[in-house]
Amino acid sequence: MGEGIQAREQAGEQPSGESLWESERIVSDTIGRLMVLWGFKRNMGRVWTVLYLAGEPLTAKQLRERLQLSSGAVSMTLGELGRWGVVRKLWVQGDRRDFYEAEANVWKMVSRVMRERERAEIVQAIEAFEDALLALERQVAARGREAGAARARVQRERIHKLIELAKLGRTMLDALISNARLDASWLPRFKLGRSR
Amino acid sequence: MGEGIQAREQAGEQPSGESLWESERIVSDTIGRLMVLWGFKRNMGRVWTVLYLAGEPLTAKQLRERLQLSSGAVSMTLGELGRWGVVRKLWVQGDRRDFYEAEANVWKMVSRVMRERERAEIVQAIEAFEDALLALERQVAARGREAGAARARVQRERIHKLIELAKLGRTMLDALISNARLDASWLPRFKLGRSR
DNA sequence: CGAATCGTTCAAAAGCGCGTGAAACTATCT
DNA sequence: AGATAGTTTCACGCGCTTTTGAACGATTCG
Repeated sequence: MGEGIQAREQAGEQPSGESLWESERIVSDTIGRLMVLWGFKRNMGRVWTVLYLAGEPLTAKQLRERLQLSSGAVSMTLGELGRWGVVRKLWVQGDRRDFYEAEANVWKMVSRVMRERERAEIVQAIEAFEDALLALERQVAARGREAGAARARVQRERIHKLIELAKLGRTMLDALISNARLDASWLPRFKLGRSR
Repeated sequence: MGEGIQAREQAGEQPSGESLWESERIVSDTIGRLMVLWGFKRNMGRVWTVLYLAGEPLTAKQLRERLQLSSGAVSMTLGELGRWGVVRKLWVQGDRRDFYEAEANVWKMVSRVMRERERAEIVQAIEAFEDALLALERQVAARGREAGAARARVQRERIHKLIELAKLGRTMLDALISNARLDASWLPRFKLGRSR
């Protein structure tokens, strides 16, 4: 086998991973930007995109070469993407290498991330706001009834507004997420729903 | 309510800005967290929140004291918030100090930011994806027709999917934004739309 | 007009997240 | 088992962002 490898190298075999096409570079950079905007790491977007556009499973080495990343970066990025459930590791019998493939259903992917990230954060915020209301009443009780009556009144009112808004956000997210399976079917309904 | 400035100064130079209440601290920290998640700076969220909960215009000095920030930080943060249109500077005749007040309509604020930030980014992404499609055809033409035929086919298909999704996102944002004025009225409709 | 107060700017410093690369670890092949 | 290829982990350092604080500018009042 060892000679076999030599033979391949002699035969001018590419180092296994071709470089990125221009089109791949554009898309992966763009999605990398979006990921940063959304508070993720740029390389998560880039790696996912390359896998997505490849259409077939790739090895870590191929990703390393195509994206010019260190082995460590590739491994950690793939680990994170795996934890988010947007990249799967394929184990192939009789091959030392692991292969990775992207979740192909993009909308499913987005909705999963929304559920696990945005929703958790919003729920947490609602709880915090309600804690703040409690703290407010405690404060009013502790100080004289006069002390900051006006200030307290404004706060009560506005914190309630914030809670309302957060709950609206939660409701919207839930609607998006639960519609994730219907996929395209509700898209036209959404469009029709708009007023012109 | 209008207890004299004199009284305060006699009482041992209360440095004009009381400290934050516990309730204010909780809410401003929470919103600061959310802002970071959304890709903004923590202090933007904290400053806006303190102004919002104050219900009345505050001076830069008061913000500095309540949030323990340097003068520079307050100035720059207020500048940014102003550019986003979520904080107004009030100029009072016969007072050296500037006062600042928060946009009180939270939903209006959110939708404005979405329009200027998220939407711009999505539009830009759509353009980039379309550029990528062009680059893809150029590449196919340049290389032989055989070369990476399969790879090209997958890319075409998937980049189209991305464009579709991005356009869906844009449509949804537009719907949200244009409904911003109706405010509460469409909220129930949204809730009813959900399946249980 | 000059003193006093407040706001803004900007260069330097601090803080922090990210990628790196080598070492440890695991799995496959001879 | 030993050798080799592949992967993961982690301490370190680099670069970017944020914060600071002092100098400068602006506005009001005596």
